[in-house]
Amino acid sequence: MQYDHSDIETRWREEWRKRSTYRVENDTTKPKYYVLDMFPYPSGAGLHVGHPLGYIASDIVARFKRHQGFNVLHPMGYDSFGLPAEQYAIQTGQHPAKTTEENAARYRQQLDAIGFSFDWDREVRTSDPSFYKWTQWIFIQLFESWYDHEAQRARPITELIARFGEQGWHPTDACALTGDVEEELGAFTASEWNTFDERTNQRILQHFRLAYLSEAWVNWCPALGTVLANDEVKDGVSERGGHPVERKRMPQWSMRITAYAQRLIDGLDTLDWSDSIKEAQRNWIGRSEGALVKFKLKAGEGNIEVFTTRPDTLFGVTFVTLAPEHELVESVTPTERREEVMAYVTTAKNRSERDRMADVKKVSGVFTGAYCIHPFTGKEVPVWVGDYVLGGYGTGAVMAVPGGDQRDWNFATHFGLPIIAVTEGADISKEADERKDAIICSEGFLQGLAVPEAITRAIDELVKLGAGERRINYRLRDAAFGRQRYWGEPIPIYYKDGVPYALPESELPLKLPEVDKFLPTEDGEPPLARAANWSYQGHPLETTTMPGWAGSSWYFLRYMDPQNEGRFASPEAIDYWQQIDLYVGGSEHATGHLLYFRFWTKFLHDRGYINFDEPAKKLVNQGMIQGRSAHIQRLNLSATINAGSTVLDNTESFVGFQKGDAVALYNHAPGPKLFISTELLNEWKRVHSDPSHPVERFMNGKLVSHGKLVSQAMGEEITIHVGGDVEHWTTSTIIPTDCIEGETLVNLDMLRQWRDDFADSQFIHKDSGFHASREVDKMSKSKWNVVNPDDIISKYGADTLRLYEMFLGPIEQSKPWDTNGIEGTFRFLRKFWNLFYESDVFSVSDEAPTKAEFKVLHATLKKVTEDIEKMSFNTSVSQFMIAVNELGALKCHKRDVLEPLTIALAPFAPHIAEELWQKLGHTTSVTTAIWPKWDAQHLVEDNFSYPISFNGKTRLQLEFPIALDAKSVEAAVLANPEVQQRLEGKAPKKVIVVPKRIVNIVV
RNA sequence: GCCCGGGUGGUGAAAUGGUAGACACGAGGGACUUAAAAUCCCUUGGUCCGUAAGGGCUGUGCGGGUUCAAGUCCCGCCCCGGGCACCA
Repeated sequence: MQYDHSDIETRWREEWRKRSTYRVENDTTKPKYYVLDMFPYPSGAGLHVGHPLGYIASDIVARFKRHQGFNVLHPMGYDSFGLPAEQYAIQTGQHPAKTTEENAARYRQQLDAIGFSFDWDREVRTSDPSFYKWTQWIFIQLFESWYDHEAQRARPITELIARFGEQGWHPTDACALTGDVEEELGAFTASEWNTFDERTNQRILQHFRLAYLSEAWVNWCPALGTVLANDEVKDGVSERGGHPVERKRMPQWSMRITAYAQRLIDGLDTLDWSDSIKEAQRNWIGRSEGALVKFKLKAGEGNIEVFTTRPDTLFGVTFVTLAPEHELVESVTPTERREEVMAYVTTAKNRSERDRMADVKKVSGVFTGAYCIHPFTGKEVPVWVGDYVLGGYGTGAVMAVPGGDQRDWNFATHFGLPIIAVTEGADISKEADERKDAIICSEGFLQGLAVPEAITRAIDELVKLGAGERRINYRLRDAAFGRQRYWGEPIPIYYKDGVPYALPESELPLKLPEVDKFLPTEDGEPPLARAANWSYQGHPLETTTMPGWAGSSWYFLRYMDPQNEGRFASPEAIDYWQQIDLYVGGSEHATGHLLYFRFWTKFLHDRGYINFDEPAKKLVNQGMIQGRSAHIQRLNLSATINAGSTVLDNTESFVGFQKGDAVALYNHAPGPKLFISTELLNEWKRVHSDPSHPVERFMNGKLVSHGKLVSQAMGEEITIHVGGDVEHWTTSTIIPTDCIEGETLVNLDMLRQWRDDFADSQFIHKDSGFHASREVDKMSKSKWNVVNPDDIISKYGADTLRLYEMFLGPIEQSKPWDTNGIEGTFRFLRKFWNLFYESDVFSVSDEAPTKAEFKVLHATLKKVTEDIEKMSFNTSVSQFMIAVNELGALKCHKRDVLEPLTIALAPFAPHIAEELWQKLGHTTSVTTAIWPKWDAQHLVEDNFSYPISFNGKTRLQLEFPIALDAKSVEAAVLANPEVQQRLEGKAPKKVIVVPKRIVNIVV
C-alpha cells in the first residue's frame, strides 16, 4: 500500500479530536513541563510558513517530554486586540470582534492542519471579556501599589498612605520611594497629609502608583488618532500602518517599570535566554554608574546638573553644554545674547532627534554668554548650547571634557575652545583619549590616580563639597500605557472631580461599549468617548484603552487555569505549573513584550500572587522565515533648466513641479507610470555614469537627454526642451510574486490586471521581456510575498511540512523560504513507510534484529534524543534519513527495530507515526508510548579506521582494534609498507596518536 | 559609532581543535518500464596529471598567528543580517 498522507492525516486529526488526545489535566502526581509559543495576532492574511517554524519546534519538544512521562502544558491562543482589526473596522464599519473571530477561526483551521498537540480547551483570547477582566484586575493592582526601594518590592498603596499619615514625606525620600520622579513634590508633614483635601492626597499618590496618570511626552500619531509606545514607532512613523508620528506632551497612563530597572537587569543572570536577547534588554535598560555633578551658576540662583560616568575627568572640564530644549537655556542667557541663542535653539530643536544623532560629524552650537562655577577649581566655565546633547537623556546637560570625550573634542575644536589633557600619554592635538585604563594627569588631587580610584575620589570630594553625589542612571523610561483607540482593554478607571479612581473588582470586566464609529470624536477624544452612558455611578470612565502588550504580559498564567471565574488562575494551578520551561518566539520582541512580561511577573510576585519572579526559564528565538519579494523600478525624470527658458509641450503624461530653477518631471498621476526593466536599468546606470556614452545610444531612441527629452514609450512623442541635463532616479515598487514567471520575468498582463494603476503604465524593456529584481524580505502581506502552508499540506501533507521546516537549518537562523528541497523529506517518509511493507502488504517480522540493525536503531535513538534536548532538529531529521537508508539497504522489517523508531519519529511526524503504531497492533495512541532509551552496548565498535596523516594531511586509512594502545598503534602504523614508502626511509620527527581519532606523522 | 549574530559546494546545510562538505535538493549518467510516474544504482568543491586504476595541488570571507593538527582558538581587517543610539 502506498503512503497516502491525506487519508492518514485527516483520519487521525479527527480521531485525536474525538479522543481528546491532547487534553491536559492539572495532574499533580506527574512532573510538569510547560512549553509555550508566543501567541499570534490573528491577521487577515492567515498563517504563513514562517509562523509554524517555532510552533513545530515547540510541538516536538512538547511531544518528546510527554513520551518521557511529563505532564506537558502546551497551549495556544490569540493576541486578539490590535490595530489592523480596528483599521479594517474603520474602513468597512465591520465590528473588530467579528473580523477577529473570523481570522481566529481561519488560524485555528490552519493550525489544526499541521497536527499540533495543543490543548484547545485552554485557548485564551486577550479580547475575550473573561480574559481581559483579569488584565483589568492586574491593572488595578498596579494602580493600588507603590514601589518601596528600601524593601525592593511593590507594596499596597494603603501602606504608603498609612506611612504618610504617620511620618509625612520629605523630598530626600524621592529616590527611595518612587524610582522616577517626574515633577518636584514638596515636603509635607503627617498632620499636613491628614488635613489635605482628597484631591491633593490623590494628586500626591499619583507620584507613587505603579500605574499612574501624568503629563508625559508621547509619540502622537494624528492619522491613527492615537499614542504609540517607543517600540511601536519605526523611523518616525507608526510600525503598523506607517503614519507620521510627532512628539507631544499629554496626560497619559503610564507604568512605572523604571522602579524595576535593576531587578530586570539582575534577573537576566538567572535565565537561560540567548545572549543577544539579554544584551538587548541590558542596553534597553541602560544602566550606567557615575555621578551627578552640580555646576553653580555664576549669575543668579541655581545649578546646572549633569550626569557623568567619568567624574575622574572633572579637572578637564572646559565648558558645559546644554541641550537646546534644556529648561535653563532661556533663563541663563543674558538679554544681549538672547536673540542669537534662541534662534539657534529653534533651528536645533526642529531637527529631528534622529537627524541629530545620525549626524556626528556636523558640529553646531552657540555660546549662551553665561558662566557656571567649577566645583573643584572655582574657575568660571562657559555655558554653551549644542545639539549633540539630547534633551531626553540624563539631565539634558553635559560637562564637556574635550580631552577625554571625542564628541566634546569635536565641539571644542570646531569652536576653538580649550582642550586639557586628562590622561597620561594622551595626544590631545589629534583626538580625545577615552581609555579607562589610564592614569589621570590633570591638576589637583586626582593627579597620578588610575581611573577607577580617581572616580571614587572625585565623588567623595563632590559629596564633601555638596556639589554632587554618586548616581546610577538608567536609560529605561516608564512605559506609556494609554491608547486613543477602540480595540483594546478599557482601563478600569473613573474620574470623580477629575481625580482617577479604580473601579471596584465587582464591576469587572468593564466591557468595551458599542460605538457608532471606531474613530476619535470630532474634538479629538478617543473612540470610547462616543459610547452612550460611558460612566460609573454618574462619574465619567476613562476613554483610553490598554496597549497591545497588556494581555500578553500575563497570558501565560491564564493557560494554567483558563476557565477560573474567581481569580486570574488558582494558586494550586500556579503552584503546579510554575514558570514556563521553554518559551519560543521571535527575537523582535526582545525589548517590548519580553520586558513587560518580566515586569508584570515580578510585580505579581511582589504582591504575593505567584511564587516566582521570572516568567520563562528558557527562551529560544526562532529565526524569521523570509520571503523573496519582487521589486520593479519606476523611473522618474527631472531636468534642470534655466528659469524662463522652459518650453513644456504636451506634458499630460508628465507632471512637472517647478522648484527653484529645477523642474522635476514625475511621471505619476494623473499620467501613466513609467517602469524600467531591471537589466535595462542597470545597463543604463552603468553607461549613464560614463560621460562618453550619451543616453540615447542605449535607450534606443526612446529617451534622449541633453536638450531634448522624448518618450515614444508613452504612446506618443513628447518633446520637452530643457537647458540642462536630464536626471533620472528610480523608486522601487513591490509587486506580487504571483505575477512572476520563473525567477524574474514579469507577466505584464497579470500585473496590469492586478491593480488599476498598472493598467495604463508603460514598461520599458528589451525583447527578453520585463524583469523584476528579487530581494529577501520579511515575509508579510504588505510585501506580497506570503507563502501559505495550505498548498504544501495538500500536496505533501503536514508531516512533510513539519519535517521540512525543521530540516531547513538551525531553528534560530533566519532563512528565505524555498521549497526546493521538500521532495527529500517527502521521499524520506515514503521510504520509512515502505520499511513496514513488503510487496504492498503490511509485513513486520518478530525476528530478532542483527547486530548491524541494532546499531542503526541505537545510533539513531542516541542522536535524536540528544538533538531534541539541544533543539537541533535539522540534524535529527538527517539522522532519521540515514537510519531509513541503512535499514532499507539491510532490508530490515523487524518489529524490535521499527517500533522504537516509530515512537522516536512521532514528535516530528505524528500522523504517520500514529498510523504505523496502530498497524503494529497497538490500541493506545503513540503519544503515550514510553520514549525508547538508547543502549551503548549496541554502539560498541571493535575496530577503528585511523586516518593516517602526514603533517596534518590525511593520506591513508588503517584499521586497528579499538583496544590497541597508542604505542602499539604507532608501531603498527610505522611498520605499514605504504607508510614506509611515504617516509622514504627517513625517520619521522614525531608521531602523534590520538586513540580512536587520528594518527599524525610529522616529517 | 557601539553591541549581538553570521560568512563553508550550484542550493539548504553538517562537523567535542583531529579524515571539511554528513544529510538533502539540484545536476549528470545508468537500471526497470511500451511510456510516464514511482523506485533503485553510480558520479557530483575546484583544478591538474593519467587511457585507466589511481595520484598531485588547492579549498570553509581576507591577512597574520598559536598548534603535531585550525571551519573551530588568538590578533587585525572586509562584507551581510539584527539590535541600540552618542547616558557624555
